[in-house]
Amino acid sequence: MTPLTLVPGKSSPSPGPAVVTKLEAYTRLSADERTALARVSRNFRFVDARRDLISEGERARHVHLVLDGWACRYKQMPDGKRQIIALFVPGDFCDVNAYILKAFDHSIGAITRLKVAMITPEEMSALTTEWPRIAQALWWHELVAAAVQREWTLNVGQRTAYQRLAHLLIEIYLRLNSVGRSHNGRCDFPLTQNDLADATGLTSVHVNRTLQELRRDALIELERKQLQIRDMKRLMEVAMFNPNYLHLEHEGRHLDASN
Amino acid sequence: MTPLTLVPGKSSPSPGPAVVTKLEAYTRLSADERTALARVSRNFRFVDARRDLISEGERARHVHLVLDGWACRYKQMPDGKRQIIALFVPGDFCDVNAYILKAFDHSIGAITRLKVAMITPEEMSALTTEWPRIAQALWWHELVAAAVQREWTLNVGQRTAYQRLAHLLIEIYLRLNSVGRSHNGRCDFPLTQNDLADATGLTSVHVNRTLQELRRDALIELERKQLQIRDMKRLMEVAMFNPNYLHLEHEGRHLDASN
DNA sequence: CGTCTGGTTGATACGACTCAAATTTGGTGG
DNA sequence: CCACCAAATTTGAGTCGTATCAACCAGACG
Repeated sequence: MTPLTLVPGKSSPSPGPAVVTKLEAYTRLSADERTALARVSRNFRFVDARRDLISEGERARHVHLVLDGWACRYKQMPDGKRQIIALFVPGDFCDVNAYILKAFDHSIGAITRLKVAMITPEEMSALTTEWPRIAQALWWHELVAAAVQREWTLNVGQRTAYQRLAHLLIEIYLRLNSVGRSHNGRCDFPLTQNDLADATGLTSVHVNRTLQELRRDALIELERKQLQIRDMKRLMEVAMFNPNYLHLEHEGRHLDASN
Repeated sequence: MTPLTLVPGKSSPSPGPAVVTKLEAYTRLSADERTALARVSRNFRFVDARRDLISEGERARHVHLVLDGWACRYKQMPDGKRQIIALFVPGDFCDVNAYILKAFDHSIGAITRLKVAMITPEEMSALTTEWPRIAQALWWHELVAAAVQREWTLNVGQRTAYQRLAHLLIEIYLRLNSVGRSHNGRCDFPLTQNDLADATGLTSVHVNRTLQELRRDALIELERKQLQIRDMKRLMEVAMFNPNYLHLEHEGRHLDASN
């Protein structure tokens, strides 16, 4: 019944939409609440891989919720350098409140073909006023997203290439685990080495060589868009990975919905 | 009457508390709203320079609002490496909603002697329900803080040492400008070269040499905790600084409070 | 006057980048 | 099902930016 464990041998069930599984890492939801989440997910669209969902300068008209596929937030510099700022996997909201700002200061792009729910601000505020526990869970979601962002700053600022990649792989594995999309140390991994480079502030050449090191050290396997973590304990040690920042140990986690 | 301009020759007035000036970059506040902000700022404390305001692992019991002095958010790794994740200057809130999470995943430390308001969650929610425009402005504040965090990830991930420092100096100058604390390209700058190193992911030795380059190129002066930007235009060019992410051009900026 | 913190300098080492090319993989259409 | 093409991965050689280590210096402070 535990939705997440750090041990790769165990894994979470995947009993429904990723959002539900994800928010239930924070608080148990009632059937009505699950239905409400499903309802706002009915209006969705597909985005082809490598296409932008939102581009810098646009104004957000909807809250996006990733139903399937991976996306990333990125910023591009005038000289063409690109930094992937964040990754979105199923169950992630892209900017619950971004529509407040006049113009996006970055872009959101699809990594794989993407299925995203388009939720209007009105639906969003109806959802949160009607279901306070969902509102609370969305708060938690946003705060965790901010914490992940901070950890990324630390990652590119202080860790070596080897540690950076190790850290990123672990984070992704655990986040997928919390939406029931990783099992036994294994998960989908659609990022190219170029994407990894842009996410870690390295070059793709160096990512390539560093991944080979991680493989040589029997820490991971990574091929055909599939990641297998072979030794999570040691991988966490070398990455100096501290799962605190994912805030998966909330006290409300095991509470049942009261209605 | 414009609260901010990118031209170093101009500067904003500083008509009262930094928070008010800051939030008025987003929306004009009424006298009552200003009073409300002043009221929640009455309960403050001082923190000595170089001491922690909150340490990793603690639970936040208050929202902190910097009234005077500088602080930083930082994370430390087991090997002693430190990354400064964010800077707080007067008018900045530290984590409007952090009390939702069980434990802080980072620390907040004073850079200078610090005067911070301690606002209880209850005061906070009273403030926002009673004054919706303040609630809106706090939203904007949080979204801008998130945008700054993203820009920092880009900064350490993609820019050279020279660009990183240039970018950071500009950001600080502009943020101080929006609370009326910089004028004619000049502002306080209490960070040591060590702090700069931790904020940019460089070593203090390299920061030292790179600052010398920036001085040699007649872009800045920096001594005795005072920064003087000598050529903002050129500095922005070399840093590839795009002020978008500070979201200072909100349409509501020039609106008068309607009550 | 000594001590301490922060800033500066020099010499050397290394992690990561650059450029260029080869190889493999995956998708597409004939 | 195979041929083809583009995208992604891999390899090698050489370079550069930044780190490291170790002094030394200047000003602030008790």
